[in-house]
Amino acid sequence: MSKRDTILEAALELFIKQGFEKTPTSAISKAASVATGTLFHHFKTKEELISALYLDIKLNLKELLITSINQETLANPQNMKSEFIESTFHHVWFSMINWVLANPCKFKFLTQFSDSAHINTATRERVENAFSEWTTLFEKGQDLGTFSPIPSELLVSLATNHIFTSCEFLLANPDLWKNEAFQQQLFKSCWEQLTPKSDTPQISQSLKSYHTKMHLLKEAK
Amino acid sequence: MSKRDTILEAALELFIKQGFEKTPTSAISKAASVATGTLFHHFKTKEELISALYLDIKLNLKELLITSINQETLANPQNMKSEFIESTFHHVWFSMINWVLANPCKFKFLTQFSDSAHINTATRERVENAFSEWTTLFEKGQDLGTFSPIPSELLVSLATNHIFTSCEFLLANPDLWKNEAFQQQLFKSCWEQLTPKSDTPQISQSLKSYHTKMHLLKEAK
DNA sequence: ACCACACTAGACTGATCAGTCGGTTAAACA
DNA sequence: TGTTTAACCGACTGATCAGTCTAGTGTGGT
Repeated sequence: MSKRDTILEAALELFIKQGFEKTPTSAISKAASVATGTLFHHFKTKEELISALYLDIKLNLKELLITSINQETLANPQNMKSEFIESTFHHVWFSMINWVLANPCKFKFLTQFSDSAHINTATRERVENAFSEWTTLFEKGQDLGTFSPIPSELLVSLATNHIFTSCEFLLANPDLWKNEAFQQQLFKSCWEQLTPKSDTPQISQSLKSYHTKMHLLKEAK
Repeated sequence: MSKRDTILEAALELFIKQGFEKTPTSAISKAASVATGTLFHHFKTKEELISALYLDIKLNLKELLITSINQETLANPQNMKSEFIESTFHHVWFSMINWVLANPCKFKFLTQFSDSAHINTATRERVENAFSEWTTLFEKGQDLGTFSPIPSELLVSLATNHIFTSCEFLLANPDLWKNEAFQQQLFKSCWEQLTPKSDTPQISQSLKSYHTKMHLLKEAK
């Protein structure tokens, strides 16, 4: 393994354990059995290091998704017909969770540092572009009426977040992933939030009762 | 307003703008028009300051939830019957989103620092205890068969996360919140992920097709 | 054999910043 | 009024650390 990769690997471990600021570059180079000079030869600044790490991990994940989507598309050339959206989505959902379970450190890094101010904008843009296929999948699904007609950006966030929340739980309870009934329930939960239902009368009912109550409360004042 | 509160307020603004590490205590005291000594008089360390801020915000949010749940319970003494779970949950859901829209800084703080290693364990525990009613609501809902029988911890995370994800989006698109149809759709999306459906044949179908494909891919190797 | 160059090394430095310290002011209470 | 105690002040310090600098080393090309 190249020294560059050794440094990245050491940084990943230390960052998720102690945080970015509490990890001196000296500790990283030490953990990677490398001199400070070497670290700064490969990465101009500490922030460039964390950006590189973020990029690496995100592209790794992206490649997995693309492979996953393409495999599915390949197997179903008539792709993007409504009935295949679900199967594709399920495939990606499954791959993503397995990736997290196989790469817990990378996942923890993403949860801790995705929002970090240390990652530069250029890197963020490259990552955003890399994930265009992910967004496209949802937009296609909306065109076909499979997914709710809410803004696609929100739809993507909801899906991604559901998966990440599930992963966080599964990392603490890995055995449950082996339980097929649970797995199916978890997917159903994710799927249901994205797809519109025939009118559920309870909702408008609860809304009505809620509004009446608000009204009463206001008058009470 | 007490100096303590002035300091907390200044810290909140600076932390979400520049991050914890990039905000020197000197900048906080300056923004609060207070001397360094004063800051360290009220908070022994910088970490104690961020913990106090976290506690303040969480308890603020908790109080809102409790009020919200209690109001509903009060209005419906026969509470905790299945049909009122939804109405209570909707009430809380609505209050929480309105709280975020009214307190964007506090919300941003939570998204950025909830996972921070700087917040001490004692504070975390106090917060966890404070939110027991929130958890109870879901457990009651499960007992009544309204919510999916997945681990309640996961159920709570999924609900909370859906709300937070929605808020992140709404902060960027506040106008949509005025659209009642959208509001209803958003709630439906949140609700559906928590409640079990009668068997949806597509899911087992997609699972089957997925497994067959996996099998074929394995054989192909 | 010799050069060129990418890589490695680790001691050093200049800047930054959390937290201290010695002291003043204000409030509370007797 | 005198006394105690909490709140407040801001210059200062000791430690830490990102990034530099100078000095190699190994490898591949000619």
